[in-house]
Amino acid sequence: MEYNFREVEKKWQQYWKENKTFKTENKSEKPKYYVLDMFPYPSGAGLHVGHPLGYIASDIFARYKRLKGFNVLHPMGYDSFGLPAEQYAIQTGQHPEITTKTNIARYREQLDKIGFSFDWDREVRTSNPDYYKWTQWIFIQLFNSWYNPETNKAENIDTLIWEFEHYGNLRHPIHIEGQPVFYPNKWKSFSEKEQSDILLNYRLAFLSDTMVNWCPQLGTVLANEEVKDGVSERGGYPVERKLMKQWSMRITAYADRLLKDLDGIDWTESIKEAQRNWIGKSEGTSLRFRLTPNPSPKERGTGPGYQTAKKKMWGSLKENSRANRKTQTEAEEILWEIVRDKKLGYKIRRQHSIDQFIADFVCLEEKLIIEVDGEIHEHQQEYDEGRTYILEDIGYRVIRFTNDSVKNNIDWVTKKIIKALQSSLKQQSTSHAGTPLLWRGEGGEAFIEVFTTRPDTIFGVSFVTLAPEHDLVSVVTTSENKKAVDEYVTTAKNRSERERQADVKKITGVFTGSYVEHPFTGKQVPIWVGDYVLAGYGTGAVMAVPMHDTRDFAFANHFGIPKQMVIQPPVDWDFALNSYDDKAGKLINSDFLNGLEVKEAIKKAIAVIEEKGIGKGKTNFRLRDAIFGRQRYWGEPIPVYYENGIPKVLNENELPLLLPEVDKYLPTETGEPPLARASSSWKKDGKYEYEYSTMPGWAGSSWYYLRYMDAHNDKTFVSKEAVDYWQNVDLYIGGAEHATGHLLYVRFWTKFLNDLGLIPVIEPAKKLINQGMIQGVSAFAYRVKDTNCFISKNRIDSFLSPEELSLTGLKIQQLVVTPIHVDVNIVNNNVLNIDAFRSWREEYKDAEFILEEGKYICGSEVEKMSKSKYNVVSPDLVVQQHGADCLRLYEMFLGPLELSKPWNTNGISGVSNFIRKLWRLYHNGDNLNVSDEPATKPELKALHKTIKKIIFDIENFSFNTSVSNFMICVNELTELKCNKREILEPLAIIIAPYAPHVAEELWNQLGHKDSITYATFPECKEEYLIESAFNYPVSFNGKTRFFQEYDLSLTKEDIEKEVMTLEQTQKYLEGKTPKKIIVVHNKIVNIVI
RNA sequence: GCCCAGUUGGCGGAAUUGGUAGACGCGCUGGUCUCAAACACCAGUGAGAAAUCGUGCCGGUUCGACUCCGGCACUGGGUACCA
Repeated sequence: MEYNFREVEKKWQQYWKENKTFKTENKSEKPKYYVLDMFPYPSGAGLHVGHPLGYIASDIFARYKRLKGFNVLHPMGYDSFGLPAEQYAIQTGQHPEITTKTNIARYREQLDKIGFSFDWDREVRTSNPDYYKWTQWIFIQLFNSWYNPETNKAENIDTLIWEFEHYGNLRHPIHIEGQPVFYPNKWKSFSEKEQSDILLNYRLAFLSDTMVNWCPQLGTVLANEEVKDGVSERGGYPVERKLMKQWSMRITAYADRLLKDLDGIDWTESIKEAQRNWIGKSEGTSLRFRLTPNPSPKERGTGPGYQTAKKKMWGSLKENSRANRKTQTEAEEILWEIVRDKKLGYKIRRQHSIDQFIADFVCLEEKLIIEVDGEIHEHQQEYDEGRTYILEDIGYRVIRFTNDSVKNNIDWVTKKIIKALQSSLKQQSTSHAGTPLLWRGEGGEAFIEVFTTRPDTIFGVSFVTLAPEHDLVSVVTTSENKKAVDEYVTTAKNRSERERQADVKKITGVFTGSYVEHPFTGKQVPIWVGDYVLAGYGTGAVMAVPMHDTRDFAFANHFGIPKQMVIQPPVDWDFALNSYDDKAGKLINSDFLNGLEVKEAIKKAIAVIEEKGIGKGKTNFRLRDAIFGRQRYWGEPIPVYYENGIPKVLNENELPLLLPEVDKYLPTETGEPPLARASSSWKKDGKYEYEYSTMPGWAGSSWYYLRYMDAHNDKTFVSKEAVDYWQNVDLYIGGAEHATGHLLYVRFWTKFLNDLGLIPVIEPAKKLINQGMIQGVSAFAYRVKDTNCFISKNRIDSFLSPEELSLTGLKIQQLVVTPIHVDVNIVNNNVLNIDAFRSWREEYKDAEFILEEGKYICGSEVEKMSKSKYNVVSPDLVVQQHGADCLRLYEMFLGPLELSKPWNTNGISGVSNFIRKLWRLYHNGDNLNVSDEPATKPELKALHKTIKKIIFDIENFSFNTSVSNFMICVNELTELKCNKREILEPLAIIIAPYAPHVAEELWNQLGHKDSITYATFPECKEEYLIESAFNYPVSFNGKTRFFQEYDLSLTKEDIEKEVMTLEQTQKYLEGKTPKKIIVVHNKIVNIVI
C-alpha cells in the first residue's frame, strides 16, 4: 500500500496535541534557543500559501535545534488589535472581538494542519486584557520616564524634577532649545498645570500639538510609515497634514543608539540599511547668517502706522549700543550692580538691542524690559510711548523707573523688578503670534540659522532659503514683497501632502526682499522662501550652494540666481546639466579653504565657524517622534485620565483599563474618537475623563517576544527569571515590510526596558532573516467589449471564422478586449475550466468562448497575492491534495527563503514522489521491511554525506538545497536497495524537521515509543566519506576536456608525469610543449599551453 | 535620484575558500507496462553537424572567474526635495 498521508498526518497532529510534545519549560539543563516568527494579524481572508513560508523555515530550524539538544522556545500568537476588524465592525455592526475570535480560530486550524511545533500553551493575543494590561503598564513606565542625555539612558521623571528644583532648566544638555528658561527657585512656584506642561516636553510618552497624518476616510491619524505616496497604506485613502493634540513616543531620544547598535546584530543588510536611512543621521554644522539691515515694522508692513522712530540701519544701532554701554548714567550703574550675574535669579542684559531699539535692561527669558529714564528721555515722551507700544506689540513688557527712584529708593525698585519677573512668564504677544523675535547674539545682532552638512562650500553660497512655515518669513519680508510672499506661503501651507509629493519636481519659491550678510565675505546674500525646504528638519532654513547641491541648482536655475563654483569638479563635468555634489575634489575660490580636499575643508570650516562663534558642529536625525494615538476603537485604551486638563496616568492596580462598550464604532458627531461614545459612567473615579484615543497597532507587538517567555504571569509583564533565562530571540524570521515600523519600535522598547533595568538585553533579536514574498499568479480571461464573449489569449489577434465573429456581435473584426481576473483555482496550466467559469458567477452563466485548439487559454501575470485579484491559493487546498509534509518540503524547495517568487505548483509532484519514494525505502508492499544487518560502505557514505550537507544547509538557512540533498540521498539508497536500520533510522531523524509527520510514523514503525522530536541528530562520521581516488578533470587553458582517475596518494609531481603520458593529453597539446601544468590535489589538473 | 537585492537551460533553481557550470525537481522526447489513460519504471534532455560556444553587457586580475575588481544595462523591493 502506498503512503497514506491523510491518515498519518492526522494521527501525529493529534498525538502532538495530546502529549503536549512541544511544551517548553523555563528551566532546563539544555542550552536555550529562541526561534520567533513574525506576529500574524488574523485577517478574515485566512492564511494563503505565502504566510507559512517563514513559519515552515523557522519550524524546521526549531525542530533541528531540539534534535541538536537545545531547549527550544518556539511560540505563536496573534497581533489581534487592528484596523481591518474595526472596518468590518463599522460595516456590519459586529463587535470586532467576535470577528477577531473567528479569524483566530480559522488561523489556528490552518496552522495546525501544517504540523508546526509551536508551544500553544504560550499563545498570546494583544487584544486580551491580560496582555494589554501590560502594554498599558509599559506605557505608564514610558510616561513616567525621561531621557537623560548625560547618562544616555531613560530615567524616572523624578530625577528631572530634582534637576529642575536645583538647577532650573538651564544646564546645557537638559535645556531644550526654544523653551523658556527658568531658574531653580522658579520650579516650585509654577502651577501644577505649568509643571505638567513643562514635563511633557521630556516624558518618553507625551502629549503635544503635532502635525499629524490625518486620514478622514479612516477617521484616524496614521504614523509616517503607514502612509505611502501620500495615501494610507491600508485602503489607499488620501491623507492630509493636520495639527492635533496627540500622544507620541519620544523614539528620537534613542536615535543614536538605534543606529549604533545595528552594528552588533546579525540582521539582513537590507533591513539594517533601511533602518539607517529611516533614522537618517547627518553630521554637519549650524551656521548663523547675520540679518542686515533689519527691516522696521513699517518696512515689513506689520508695524503700527504712526511709527515715529527714525529708520535705523543695523550698523548704527549696534554702534549706539556699544557707545551706550560705555557711557552709563549713574542710575543705570546702580541698577546694573543689582541685577547682573543672575543676582535676582534671572539673566539680565543691559543696553541690548530689541527690534530696532536699545533697551537699558532686558530679561530675554521673561520678556521683560526695564527702562531707566534719564534727562534725554524726558524730552521724548511721545517717542517713548510709541516705543513701548511696539515693544509690547512684539511680546515684551516694559517697566520704567526714573533716575531718581533708582538712586533714592533702590529697594522698592528691586522689589518691583522681581515681582514683574515672576509674573511675566511666557506672556505672548497677540497681534504678532507666530513672529517671535529674532535669535540674537550677545551683541544683540539678529540671525538666520541654517543647518548644513557641507560647511566647506560656504564660499559658494548664493542665497538662503527658508521653509514657508519658518518663523522668520514674515519678519524678513519687505513691504514690497509682502503680497507675493504671503500668497506663496498660504499656497504652500495648504498644499496637501499628496500634492507636495506628486509635485516634487515643480520648483516654486519667492524672494523676500531681504538679505543676510555672508559671515566671511560680508557680501549681501538674498533670502528666498521655497517649499523644497522642510520646516521640520534642521533649522528649517538652508544655505543654498547651487553649484554643489542638486536642489539648490534647480532652484537657482529656475529663478536665475547667480552661482559660484567652489569645488574643482572632474575635467569633463558639465555644469550646464548638473551640479557637482560629490564630497570629493579640491576647494577653489574659497579664501582660507583653497586647496584643501573636501573632507579636510569640512573639518577646517567647522573649526573656523566655531572659533568665530557663528555656529557649531551638530548632528541631525531624520527620524521623527512616533505618534502613538489612534482615533479608533479596536486598540488598547491609553491608561490616562484628565484632571483639570492635566493628563495623569492610572496606578498599576487600576490596570487593565478595559476597552469600554460603545453603541457604534464611529467617531461622535463632534468628531471625537469612538471611545467618547462609552457610557457616561466610564470615568476615572466617576468624574475624570479618560483619554479617548487608543494605542496604534504596533504597541502590542513592540514587546510580545518578551511575553512569550512568561505568557501567564499576572504579577509582572515578564518575570526576571524567565527573561534572564531566555534573554532575547536567537532567530527571528519575518518579512522585510516591517523594517522601519515594527522592527524599529520593538528595538526602541527593548532599549527602554533595559534602561529601566527590567530586562537584561538591549536588542530583541540576535539574528534576523527575511522571508521573500510569495506572489500570486493572476489569470486573465479576455472579454470582448460590451459582450459576454471571451476570446482565448492567442486568438485575439488571429483571424476569426464567420461563426466566431458572430459571437462577438461585430460586423468586422475590430476587437477591443478587457482582461478580467479569473479565479486561479479554476485555471490549470493556463487552461480555463469553462464549466467552472460559467458557474463561478451569475453574470458569466451564458458566457461564450472563442477557443484555440479546443481550449480556452488564459493570460497570466505575477501580482501580489490578494483576494481582489482572485489569485489566492490557500495552503489548506495543497495540504488536502498533497499533505502537510509535501507543502512544507515544496515551499522550501521553491528556492532561497529570502527571495520573492510567484507561487505555482508545477513542481509539486516531484516532492510528492519523493515522499512516496522515501516511504518505499522502509517498506515492501504494506509491510515494514527493515534489516538489522550492518550497512555497506556505499550506504554509509550516502547517509553521512547527506548528514554533512543537511547540517551545513540548515545552519546556513539554505533549506531549498537540503530538500535536493534528501532527494539525492533517497535516490542513491533506492539504487543500492538499502533497507538497513543503521541507515534508515538516522535518515528518519535528519528528515524529521522538514517532514515531521512521515518521520514520526517511520520512527514509530521502527519500534520507537517516543516522539522523534527529542531524538538525537546523527553526527557525520568523516571516515565514511574518505575516498581513495579522485576523478580529475583535465583542462587545457582552463577548459575541461576529459577526466582521468588517480589515486589520492599520488603527489602532484606523479600526476603531472602521468597526465603527460596520456594519449588524450597529446591530442589536445597538438605537439606543443605545455608552459605550465597546475595540479590542485583532489580538485583539478590544468595544462597551460 | 539614492540605498538594497537580483539577472545562470523551456521553467524553479544548484555550484561551501576562485578549481568539472547546469546538481535536484518540473516540463519535454522516446521506450516498458496497459484495451486505453493515469500511476510507476527505464533512457535522453544548455546550444551546435562538428570544431567549439555558453552564467545580463563591456573591460580587467588569474594557470583558471557564475564567483574577485572597474564600468554599464535591465528587473524587483525600499526610500525621498532630510540640506
